Amino acid sequence: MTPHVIIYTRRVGRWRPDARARLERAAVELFVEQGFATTTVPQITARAGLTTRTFFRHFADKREVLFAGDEIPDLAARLLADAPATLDPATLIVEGLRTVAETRFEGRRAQILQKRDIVRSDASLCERDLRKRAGLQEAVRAGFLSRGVADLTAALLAEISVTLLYVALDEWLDQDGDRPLFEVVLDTLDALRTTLSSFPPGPQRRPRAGHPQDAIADHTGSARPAGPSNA
Amino acid sequence: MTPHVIIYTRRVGRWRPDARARLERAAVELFVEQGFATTTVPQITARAGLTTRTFFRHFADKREVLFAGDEIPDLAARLLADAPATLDPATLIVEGLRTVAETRFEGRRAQILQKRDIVRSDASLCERDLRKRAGLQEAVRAGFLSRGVADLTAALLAEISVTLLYVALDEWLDQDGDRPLFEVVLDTLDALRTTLSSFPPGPQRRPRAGHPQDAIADHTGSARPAGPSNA
DNA sequence: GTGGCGACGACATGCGGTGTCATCACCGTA
DNA sequence: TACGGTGATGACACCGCATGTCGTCGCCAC
Repeated sequence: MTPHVIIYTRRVGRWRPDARARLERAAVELFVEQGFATTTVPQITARAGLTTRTFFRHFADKREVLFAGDEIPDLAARLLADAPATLDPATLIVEGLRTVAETRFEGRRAQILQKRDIVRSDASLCERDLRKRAGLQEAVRAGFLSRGVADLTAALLAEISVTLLYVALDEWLDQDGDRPLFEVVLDTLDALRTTLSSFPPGPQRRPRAGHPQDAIADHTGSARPAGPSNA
Repeated sequence: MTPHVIIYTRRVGRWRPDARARLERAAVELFVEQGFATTTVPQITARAGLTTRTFFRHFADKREVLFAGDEIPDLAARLLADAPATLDPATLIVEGLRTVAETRFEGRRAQILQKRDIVRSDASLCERDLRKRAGLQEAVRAGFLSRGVADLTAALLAEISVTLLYVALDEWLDQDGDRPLFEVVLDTLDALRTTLSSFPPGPQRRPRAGHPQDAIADHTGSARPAGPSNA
Protein backbone atom coordinates (compact mmCIF):
# COMPACT_ATOMS: atom_id res chain seq x y z
CA MET A 1 0.00 0.00 0.00
CA THR A 2 1.56 3.24 -1.13
CA PRO A 3 1.43 5.96 1.49
CA HIS A 4 -1.60 8.03 0.53
CA VAL A 5 -1.24 9.58 -2.89
CA ILE A 6 2.00 10.74 -4.39
CA ILE A 7 1.25 14.44 -4.85
CA TYR A 8 4.53 15.22 -6.45
CA THR A 9 5.72 13.81 -9.77
CA ARG A 10 8.96 13.82 -11.65
CA ARG A 11 10.96 12.87 -8.59
CA VAL A 12 14.57 11.93 -9.12
CA GLY A 13 14.92 10.04 -5.92
CA ARG A 14 12.31 8.71 -3.61
CA TRP A 15 11.07 12.21 -2.83
CA ARG A 16 11.19 15.54 -4.53
CA PRO A 17 14.47 17.21 -3.64
CA ASP A 18 15.08 20.45 -1.73
CA ALA A 19 12.49 19.79 0.93
CA ARG A 20 13.98 22.49 3.15
CA ALA A 21 13.98 25.13 0.42
CA ARG A 22 10.40 24.28 -0.52
CA LEU A 23 9.36 24.69 3.11
CA GLU A 24 11.09 28.07 3.32
CA ARG A 25 9.43 29.31 0.17
CA ALA A 26 5.98 28.05 1.12
CA ALA A 27 6.29 29.54 4.59
CA VAL A 28 7.33 33.00 3.43
CA GLU A 29 4.58 33.01 0.82
CA LEU A 30 1.94 32.15 3.39
CA PHE A 31 3.31 34.61 5.95
CA VAL A 32 3.02 37.38 3.38
CA GLU A 33 -0.41 36.26 2.19
CA GLN A 34 -2.14 35.80 5.51
CA GLY A 35 0.22 36.73 8.32
CA PHE A 36 2.53 34.73 10.53
CA ALA A 37 0.25 33.95 13.44
CA THR A 38 -2.63 32.76 11.32
CA THR A 39 -0.70 30.37 9.13
CA THR A 40 -0.30 26.92 10.61
CA VAL A 41 2.49 24.48 10.08
CA PRO A 42 0.16 22.01 8.35
CA GLN A 43 -0.68 24.76 5.84
CA ILE A 44 2.99 25.27 5.11
CA THR A 45 3.73 21.60 4.74
CA ALA A 46 0.65 21.05 2.61
CA ARG A 47 1.85 23.69 0.17
CA ALA A 48 5.32 22.18 0.18
CA GLY A 49 3.99 18.66 -0.29
CA LEU A 50 5.40 17.38 3.00
CA THR A 51 4.17 16.42 6.44
CA THR A 52 4.11 18.40 9.66
CA ARG A 53 6.67 16.11 11.21
CA THR A 54 9.12 16.85 8.43
CA PHE A 55 8.81 20.58 9.02
CA PHE A 56 10.09 20.19 12.56
CA ARG A 57 12.94 18.02 11.35
CA HIS A 58 14.24 21.01 9.40
CA PHE A 59 13.31 23.88 11.72
CA ALA A 60 13.27 23.97 15.50
CA ASP A 61 10.03 25.91 15.50
CA LYS A 62 7.71 27.86 13.24
CA ARG A 63 9.68 31.09 13.57
CA GLU A 64 13.01 29.54 12.72
CA VAL A 65 12.08 29.21 9.07
CA LEU A 66 12.67 32.97 8.84
CA PHE A 67 15.99 32.98 10.67
CA ALA A 68 17.75 29.86 9.49
CA GLY A 69 21.04 30.34 7.80
CA ASP A 70 22.63 33.50 9.11
CA GLU A 71 25.95 32.83 10.66
CA ILE A 72 26.92 36.40 11.46
CA PRO A 73 27.90 35.56 15.02
CA ASP A 74 30.20 32.84 13.70
CA LEU A 75 31.68 35.28 11.23
CA ALA A 76 32.29 37.82 13.96
CA ALA A 77 33.88 35.20 16.19
CA ARG A 78 36.21 34.12 13.39
CA LEU A 79 37.21 37.67 12.55
CA LEU A 80 38.02 38.39 16.18
CA ALA A 81 39.85 35.13 16.73
CA ASP A 82 42.03 35.32 13.64
CA ALA A 83 42.90 39.01 13.50
CA PRO A 84 46.46 40.01 14.41
CA ALA A 85 46.86 40.66 18.11
CA THR A 86 48.22 44.12 17.35
CA LEU A 87 44.96 45.46 15.98
CA ASP A 88 43.05 47.68 18.37
CA PRO A 89 39.39 46.96 19.16
CA ALA A 90 38.10 50.05 17.37
CA THR A 91 39.70 49.09 14.08
CA LEU A 92 38.54 45.51 14.50
CA ILE A 93 34.97 46.64 14.96
CA VAL A 94 34.93 49.11 12.10
CA GLU A 95 36.52 46.69 9.67
CA GLY A 96 34.41 43.83 10.97
CA LEU A 97 31.31 45.90 10.34
CA ARG A 98 32.61 46.63 6.85
CA THR A 99 32.94 42.93 6.17
CA VAL A 100 29.55 42.07 7.60
CA ALA A 101 27.84 44.90 5.76
CA GLU A 102 29.40 44.08 2.43
CA THR A 103 29.06 40.31 2.55
CA ARG A 104 25.82 39.80 4.42
CA PHE A 105 23.64 42.79 3.61
CA GLU A 106 24.79 44.66 0.53
CA GLY A 107 22.70 43.82 -2.52
CA ARG A 108 19.93 42.11 -0.57
CA ARG A 109 18.05 45.19 0.55
CA ALA A 110 14.66 44.25 -0.90
CA GLN A 111 14.84 40.76 0.56
CA ILE A 112 15.87 42.04 3.99
CA LEU A 113 13.14 44.66 3.88
CA GLN A 114 10.48 42.05 3.21
CA LYS A 115 11.69 39.94 6.08
CA ARG A 116 11.78 42.93 8.40
CA ASP A 117 8.15 43.66 7.59
CA ILE A 118 7.16 40.11 8.42
CA VAL A 119 9.17 40.13 11.64
CA ARG A 120 7.75 43.43 12.80
CA SER A 121 4.21 42.15 12.33
CA ASP A 122 4.52 39.57 15.08
CA ALA A 123 5.72 39.90 18.66
CA SER A 124 7.21 36.43 18.85
CA LEU A 125 9.20 37.09 15.68
CA CYS A 126 10.48 40.33 17.16
CA GLU A 127 11.65 38.40 20.18
CA ARG A 128 13.45 35.92 18.00
CA ASP A 129 15.07 38.79 16.15
CA LEU A 130 16.23 40.32 19.41
CA ARG A 131 17.79 36.99 20.35
CA LYS A 132 19.66 37.06 17.08
CA ARG A 133 21.05 40.47 17.93
CA ALA A 134 21.94 39.25 21.42
CA GLY A 135 23.75 36.29 19.90
CA LEU A 136 25.92 38.57 17.80
CA GLN A 137 26.57 40.78 20.78
CA GLU A 138 27.64 37.85 22.90
CA ALA A 139 29.94 36.59 20.15
CA VAL A 140 31.64 39.96 19.95
CA ARG A 141 31.95 40.18 23.71
CA ALA A 142 33.43 36.68 23.96
CA GLY A 143 35.80 37.45 21.11
CA PHE A 144 37.19 40.50 22.86
CA LEU A 145 37.42 38.64 26.15
CA SER A 146 39.56 36.04 24.42
CA ARG A 147 41.78 38.84 23.17
CA GLY A 148 42.42 39.89 26.74
CA VAL A 149 40.09 42.88 26.88
CA ALA A 150 38.65 43.67 30.30
CA ASP A 151 35.12 42.50 31.11
CA LEU A 152 33.44 45.88 31.18
CA THR A 153 35.26 47.11 28.08
CA ALA A 154 34.37 43.96 26.16
CA ALA A 155 30.73 44.34 27.10
CA LEU A 156 30.72 47.97 25.95
CA LEU A 157 32.54 47.17 22.71
CA ALA A 158 29.91 44.55 21.99
CA GLU A 159 27.13 46.99 22.72
CA ILE A 160 28.71 49.59 20.46
CA SER A 161 29.14 47.04 17.67
CA VAL A 162 25.55 45.90 17.56
CA THR A 163 24.24 49.40 18.10
CA LEU A 164 26.18 50.63 15.09
CA LEU A 165 25.05 47.72 12.95
CA TYR A 166 21.38 47.76 13.85
CA VAL A 167 20.84 51.50 14.00
CA ALA A 168 22.61 51.88 10.68
CA LEU A 169 20.64 48.98 9.26
CA ASP A 170 17.37 50.64 10.15
CA GLU A 171 18.54 53.89 8.58
CA TRP A 172 19.67 52.04 5.49
CA LEU A 173 16.33 50.27 5.13
CA ASP A 174 14.20 53.32 5.86
CA GLN A 175 15.82 55.70 3.41
CA ASP A 176 15.19 54.42 -0.07
CA GLY A 177 18.57 55.62 -1.29
CA ASP A 178 21.16 53.16 -2.43
CA ARG A 179 24.04 54.25 -0.25
CA PRO A 180 26.31 51.42 0.84
CA LEU A 181 25.36 50.17 4.28
CA PHE A 182 28.90 50.60 5.50
CA GLU A 183 28.77 54.31 4.78
CA VAL A 184 25.68 54.56 6.94
CA VAL A 185 27.56 52.66 9.64
CA LEU A 186 30.33 55.25 9.56
CA ASP A 187 27.82 58.07 9.71
CA THR A 188 26.20 56.38 12.67
CA LEU A 189 29.56 56.11 14.38
CA ASP A 190 30.09 59.82 13.92
CA ALA A 191 26.63 60.53 15.27
CA LEU A 192 27.23 58.26 18.24
CA ARG A 193 30.46 60.04 19.06
CA THR A 194 28.74 63.40 18.81
CA THR A 195 25.79 62.29 20.89
CA LEU A 196 27.92 60.82 23.64
CA SER A 197 30.12 63.91 23.79
CA SER A 198 27.10 65.84 25.05
CA PHE A 199 27.13 63.82 28.26
CA PRO A 200 28.76 65.51 31.25
CA PRO A 201 32.22 64.11 31.92
CA GLY A 202 33.41 62.42 35.10
CA PRO A 203 33.84 65.47 37.38
CA GLN A 204 30.07 65.74 37.89
CA ARG A 205 30.15 62.65 40.08
CA ARG A 206 28.06 62.45 43.25
CA PRO A 207 26.52 65.93 43.37
CA ARG A 208 24.40 64.94 46.36
CA ALA A 209 22.97 68.38 47.05
CA GLY A 210 21.16 70.49 44.52
CA HIS A 211 21.75 68.25 41.60
CA PRO A 212 19.70 68.63 38.43
CA GLN A 213 17.25 65.93 39.52
CA ASP A 214 15.47 68.60 41.51
CA ALA A 215 14.29 70.01 38.22
CA ILE A 216 12.49 66.80 37.37
CA ALA A 217 9.07 66.10 38.77
CA ASP A 218 8.56 63.06 40.93
CA HIS A 219 7.12 60.05 39.16
CA THR A 220 8.47 57.24 41.24
CA GLY A 221 5.24 56.14 42.86
CA SER A 222 2.13 54.72 41.25
CA ALA A 223 2.70 50.98 41.15
CA ARG A 224 2.76 48.82 44.27
CA PRO A 225 5.11 50.87 46.44
CA ALA A 226 6.27 47.92 48.55
CA GLY A 227 4.90 44.90 46.76
CA PRO A 228 7.01 41.92 45.66
CA SER A 229 7.58 43.57 42.34
CA ASN A 230 10.02 42.52 39.72
CA ALA A 231 13.26 43.59 38.22
CA MET B 1 -22.77 19.44 43.75
CA THR B 2 -19.69 21.28 44.90
CA PRO B 3 -17.05 21.60 42.24
CA HIS B 4 -14.57 18.81 42.98
CA VAL B 5 -13.15 19.12 46.47
CA ILE B 6 -12.40 22.39 48.18
CA ILE B 7 -8.66 22.00 48.73
CA TYR B 8 -8.33 25.22 50.57
CA THR B 9 -10.05 26.08 53.83
CA ARG B 10 -10.51 29.21 55.87
CA ARG B 11 -11.66 31.23 52.90
CA VAL B 12 -13.09 34.63 53.59
CA GLY B 13 -14.96 35.00 50.37
CA ARG B 14 -16.00 32.40 47.91
CA TRP B 15 -12.38 31.68 47.07
CA ARG B 16 -9.10 32.11 48.84
CA PRO B 17 -7.87 35.63 48.12
CA ASP B 18 -4.72 36.71 46.27
CA ALA B 19 -5.01 34.18 43.49
CA ARG B 20 -2.49 36.08 41.42
CA ALA B 21 0.08 36.27 44.21
CA ARG B 22 -0.35 32.57 44.94
CA LEU B 23 0.23 31.76 41.30
CA GLU B 24 3.39 33.86 41.26
CA ARG B 25 4.77 32.21 44.37
CA ALA B 26 3.93 28.70 43.23
CA ALA B 27 5.45 29.33 39.81
CA VAL B 28 8.73 30.73 41.11
CA GLU B 29 9.03 27.88 43.59
CA LEU B 30 8.53 25.29 40.89
CA PHE B 31 10.85 27.05 38.45
CA VAL B 32 13.59 26.97 41.09
CA GLU B 33 12.88 23.40 42.11
CA GLN B 34 12.68 21.76 38.71
CA GLY B 35 13.38 24.35 36.03
CA PHE B 36 11.15 26.48 33.86
CA ALA B 37 10.72 24.24 30.85
CA THR B 38 9.83 21.14 32.83
CA THR B 39 7.19 22.71 35.01
CA THR B 40 3.76 22.78 33.47
CA VAL B 41 0.98 25.22 34.05
CA PRO B 42 -1.20 22.52 35.63
CA GLN B 43 1.57 21.92 38.16
CA ILE B 44 1.62 25.59 39.04
CA THR B 45 -2.12 25.88 39.36
CA ALA B 46 -2.34 22.66 41.37
CA ARG B 47 0.08 24.05 43.91
CA ALA B 48 -1.82 27.32 43.99
CA GLY B 49 -5.17 25.57 44.31
CA LEU B 50 -6.55 26.94 41.05
CA THR B 51 -7.27 25.77 37.54
CA THR B 52 -5.25 26.09 34.38
CA ARG B 53 -7.80 28.44 32.89
CA THR B 54 -7.42 30.82 35.79
CA PHE B 55 -3.66 30.98 35.29
CA PHE B 56 -4.13 32.38 31.81
CA ARG B 57 -6.65 34.90 33.08
CA HIS B 58 -3.87 36.46 35.15
CA PHE B 59 -0.87 35.95 32.86
CA ALA B 60 -0.73 36.09 29.09
CA ASP B 61 1.62 33.12 28.97
CA LYS B 62 3.75 30.94 31.19
CA ARG B 63 6.74 33.29 31.03
CA GLU B 64 4.81 36.37 31.96
CA VAL B 65 4.52 35.27 35.57
CA LEU B 66 8.17 36.29 35.93
CA PHE B 67 7.83 39.65 34.19
CA ALA B 68 4.49 41.00 35.33
CA GLY B 69 4.51 44.28 37.11
CA ASP B 70 7.47 46.30 35.94
CA GLU B 71 6.46 49.53 34.44
CA ILE B 72 9.90 50.94 33.75
CA PRO B 73 9.02 51.92 30.18
CA ASP B 74 6.03 53.84 31.50
CA LEU B 75 8.20 55.53 34.08
CA ALA B 76 10.72 56.51 31.43
CA ALA B 77 7.99 57.84 29.18
CA ARG B 78 6.56 59.96 32.00
CA LEU B 79 9.95 61.34 32.96
CA LEU B 80 10.66 62.34 29.38
CA ALA B 81 7.22 63.78 28.80
CA ASP B 82 7.07 65.88 31.95
CA ALA B 83 10.63 67.17 32.21
CA PRO B 84 11.21 70.85 31.40
CA ALA B 85 11.91 71.44 27.74
CA THR B 86 15.16 73.17 28.63
CA LEU B 87 16.84 70.04 29.96
CA ASP B 88 19.33 68.49 27.58
CA PRO B 89 19.06 64.79 26.68
CA ALA B 90 22.22 63.83 28.52
CA THR B 91 21.00 65.19 31.83
CA LEU B 92 17.60 63.64 31.28
CA ILE B 93 19.17 60.23 30.74
CA VAL B 94 21.54 60.40 33.68
CA GLU B 95 18.88 61.62 36.08
CA GLY B 96 16.33 59.23 34.64
CA LEU B 97 18.75 56.38 35.25
CA ARG B 98 19.23 57.65 38.79
CA THR B 99 15.49 57.53 39.38
CA VAL B 100 15.09 54.09 37.84
CA ALA B 101 18.06 52.68 39.72
CA GLU B 102 16.98 54.03 43.06
CA THR B 103 13.28 53.24 42.81
CA ARG B 104 13.21 50.02 40.83
CA PHE B 105 16.42 48.19 41.67
CA GLU B 106 18.06 49.45 44.84
CA GLY B 107 17.39 47.21 47.79
CA ARG B 108 16.11 44.28 45.74
CA ARG B 109 19.43 42.84 44.66
CA ALA B 110 18.85 39.30 45.98
CA GLN B 111 15.41 39.11 44.43
CA ILE B 112 16.64 40.38 41.08
CA LEU B 113 19.57 38.00 41.16
CA GLN B 114 17.29 35.01 41.68
CA LYS B 115 15.12 36.07 38.81
CA ARG B 116 18.13 36.58 36.57
CA ASP B 117 19.27 33.05 37.28
CA ILE B 118 15.89 31.66 36.32
CA VAL B 119 15.73 33.76 33.18
CA ARG B 120 19.21 32.79 32.05
CA SER B 121 18.35 29.12 32.36
CA ASP B 122 15.82 29.20 29.56
CA ALA B 123 16.05 30.56 26.02
CA SER B 124 12.43 31.63 25.80
CA LEU B 125 12.78 33.57 29.05
CA CYS B 126 15.88 35.28 27.68
CA GLU B 127 13.86 36.30 24.66
CA ARG B 128 11.16 37.75 26.85
CA ASP B 129 13.80 39.62 28.81
CA LEU B 130 15.23 41.04 25.63
CA ARG B 131 11.79 42.22 24.65
CA LYS B 132 11.55 44.00 27.97
CA ARG B 133 14.79 45.80 27.24
CA ALA B 134 13.56 46.64 23.75
CA GLY B 135 10.38 48.05 25.23
CA LEU B 136 12.32 50.41 27.44
CA GLN B 137 14.52 51.39 24.53
CA GLU B 138 11.52 52.17 22.37
CA ALA B 139 9.93 54.23 25.14
CA VAL B 140 13.07 56.31 25.48
CA ARG B 141 13.34 56.74 21.75
CA ALA B 142 9.71 57.80 21.43
CA GLY B 143 10.12 60.18 24.35
CA PHE B 144 13.02 61.96 22.73
CA LEU B 145 11.24 62.06 19.39
CA SER B 146 8.35 63.83 21.11
CA ARG B 147 10.84 66.31 22.51
CA GLY B 148 11.89 67.18 18.98
CA VAL B 149 15.13 65.24 18.86
CA ALA B 150 16.18 63.99 15.43
CA ASP B 151 15.47 60.38 14.49
CA LEU B 152 19.01 59.13 14.48
CA THR B 153 19.94 60.97 17.66
CA ALA B 154 16.87 59.67 19.45
CA ALA B 155 17.71 56.12 18.44
CA LEU B 156 21.27 56.51 19.69
CA LEU B 157 20.18 58.12 22.94
CA ALA B 158 17.86 55.19 23.53
CA GLU B 159 20.64 52.72 22.78
CA ILE B 160 22.97 54.55 25.16
CA SER B 161 20.33 54.58 27.89
CA VAL B 162 19.61 50.89 27.88
CA THR B 163 23.25 50.01 27.40
CA LEU B 164 24.18 52.00 30.49
CA LEU B 165 21.38 50.48 32.52
CA TYR B 166 21.86 46.87 31.53
CA VAL B 167 25.66 46.78 31.47
CA ALA B 168 25.73 48.47 34.85
CA LEU B 169 23.04 46.13 36.14
CA ASP B 170 25.12 43.11 35.19
CA GLU B 171 28.16 44.60 36.88
CA TRP B 172 26.10 45.40 39.95
CA LEU B 173 24.74 41.86 40.15
CA ASP B 174 28.05 40.14 39.44
CA GLN B 175 30.17 41.96 42.00
CA ASP B 176 28.87 41.08 45.45
CA GLY B 177 29.63 44.56 46.80
CA ASP B 178 26.83 46.79 47.93
CA ARG B 179 27.64 49.84 45.89
CA PRO B 180 24.59 51.79 44.76
CA LEU B 181 23.56 50.81 41.26
CA PHE B 182 23.58 54.41 40.15
CA GLU B 183 27.27 54.69 40.98
CA VAL B 184 27.94 51.73 38.74
CA VAL B 185 25.90 53.44 36.04
CA LEU B 186 28.12 56.51 36.26
CA ASP B 187 31.24 54.35 36.14
CA THR B 188 29.82 52.63 33.09
CA LEU B 189 29.21 55.99 31.45
CA ASP B 190 32.81 56.94 32.04
CA ALA B 191 33.97 53.63 30.62
CA LEU B 192 31.72 54.05 27.61
CA ARG B 193 33.12 57.49 26.92
CA THR B 194 36.67 56.17 27.22
CA THR B 195 35.95 53.16 25.03
CA LEU B 196 34.31 55.20 22.31
CA SER B 197 37.13 57.75 22.31
CA SER B 198 39.43 55.03 21.01
CA PHE B 199 37.48 54.90 17.75
CA PRO B 200 39.04 56.83 14.85
CA PRO B 201 37.26 60.13 14.23
CA GLY B 202 35.53 61.18 11.06
CA PRO B 203 38.56 62.04 8.88
CA GLN B 204 39.30 58.38 8.28
CA ARG B 205 36.27 58.16 6.01
CA ARG B 206 36.45 56.21 2.79
CA PRO B 207 40.10 55.15 2.74
CA ARG B 208 39.46 53.02 -0.30
CA ALA B 209 43.10 52.07 -0.91
CA GLY B 210 45.32 50.38 1.61
CA HIS B 211 42.91 50.62 4.49
CA PRO B 212 43.41 48.49 7.60
CA GLN B 213 41.06 45.80 6.34
CA ASP B 214 43.99 44.39 4.39
CA ALA B 215 45.43 43.22 7.69
CA ILE B 216 42.42 41.02 8.37
CA ALA B 217 42.20 37.59 6.84
CA ASP B 218 39.27 36.75 4.59
CA HIS B 219 36.42 34.93 6.24
CA THR B 220 33.54 35.96 4.11
CA GLY B 221 32.90 32.68 2.35
CA SER B 222 31.74 29.38 3.81
CA ALA B 223 27.98 29.59 3.83
CA ARG B 224 25.89 29.58 0.70
CA PRO B 225 27.77 32.22 -1.31
CA ALA B 226 24.78 33.12 -3.46
CA GLY B 227 21.87 31.36 -1.85
CA PRO B 228 18.65 33.06 -0.75
CA SER B 229 20.12 33.65 2.67
CA ASN B 230 18.72 35.83 5.38
CA ALA B 231 19.34 39.12 6.99
C1' DG C 1 23.24 -8.90 -3.16
C1' DT C 2 23.09 -7.17 1.24
C1' DG C 3 23.24 -4.50 5.01
C1' DG C 4 23.60 0.15 6.98
C1' DC C 5 22.19 4.97 6.46
C1' DG C 6 19.24 8.77 5.98
C1' DA C 7 15.03 11.18 4.81
C1' DC C 8 10.47 10.96 5.11
C1' DG C 9 5.46 9.34 6.39
C1' DA C 10 2.20 7.78 9.92
C1' DC C 11 0.60 7.74 14.41
C1' DA C 12 0.18 8.96 19.20
C1' DT C 13 0.85 12.10 22.79
C1' DG C 14 1.33 16.13 25.74
C1' DC C 15 1.49 20.95 26.65
C1' DG C 16 0.29 25.84 25.61
C1' DG C 17 -3.33 28.80 25.02
C1' DT C 18 -8.40 30.30 24.11
C1' DG C 19 -13.55 30.48 23.72
C1' DT C 20 -17.70 29.65 26.09
C1' DC C 21 -20.90 28.89 29.53
C1' DA C 22 -22.21 27.90 34.33
C1' DT C 23 -21.59 28.99 39.12
C1' DC C 24 -22.02 31.78 43.10
C1' DA C 25 -20.23 35.06 46.74
C1' DC C 26 -20.47 39.95 47.09
C1' DC C 27 -22.65 44.42 46.85
C1' DG C 28 -25.83 48.05 45.97
C1' DT C 29 -30.50 49.16 45.99
C1' DA C 30 -35.24 49.20 47.21
C1' DT D 1 -35.44 41.07 53.20
C1' DA D 2 -35.38 40.42 48.39
C1' DC D 3 -33.43 41.04 44.12
C1' DG D 4 -30.55 41.80 40.23
C1' DG D 5 -25.87 43.09 38.56
C1' DT D 6 -20.89 42.19 38.82
C1' DG D 7 -16.85 39.76 38.68
C1' DA D 8 -13.76 35.99 39.67
C1' DT D 9 -13.55 31.29 39.10
C1' DG D 10 -14.58 26.30 37.55
C1' DA D 11 -15.64 23.06 33.89
C1' DC D 12 -15.37 21.68 29.29
C1' DA D 13 -14.15 21.68 24.56
C1' DC D 14 -11.00 22.77 21.17
C1' DC D 15 -6.90 23.97 18.26
C1' DG D 16 -2.09 24.51 17.13
C1' DC D 17 2.66 23.64 18.34
C1' DA D 18 6.10 20.38 19.22
C1' DT D 19 8.10 15.68 20.07
C1' DG D 20 8.81 10.55 20.48
C1' DT D 21 8.57 6.38 18.06
C1' DC D 22 8.27 3.27 14.52
C1' DG D 23 7.86 1.80 9.76
C1' DT D 24 9.16 2.52 4.84
C1' DC D 25 12.32 2.51 1.28
C1' DG D 26 15.65 4.66 -2.04
C1' DC D 27 20.70 5.16 -1.95
C1' DC D 28 25.36 3.76 -1.31
C1' DA D 29 29.46 1.12 0.20
C1' DC D 30 31.35 -3.19 0.12
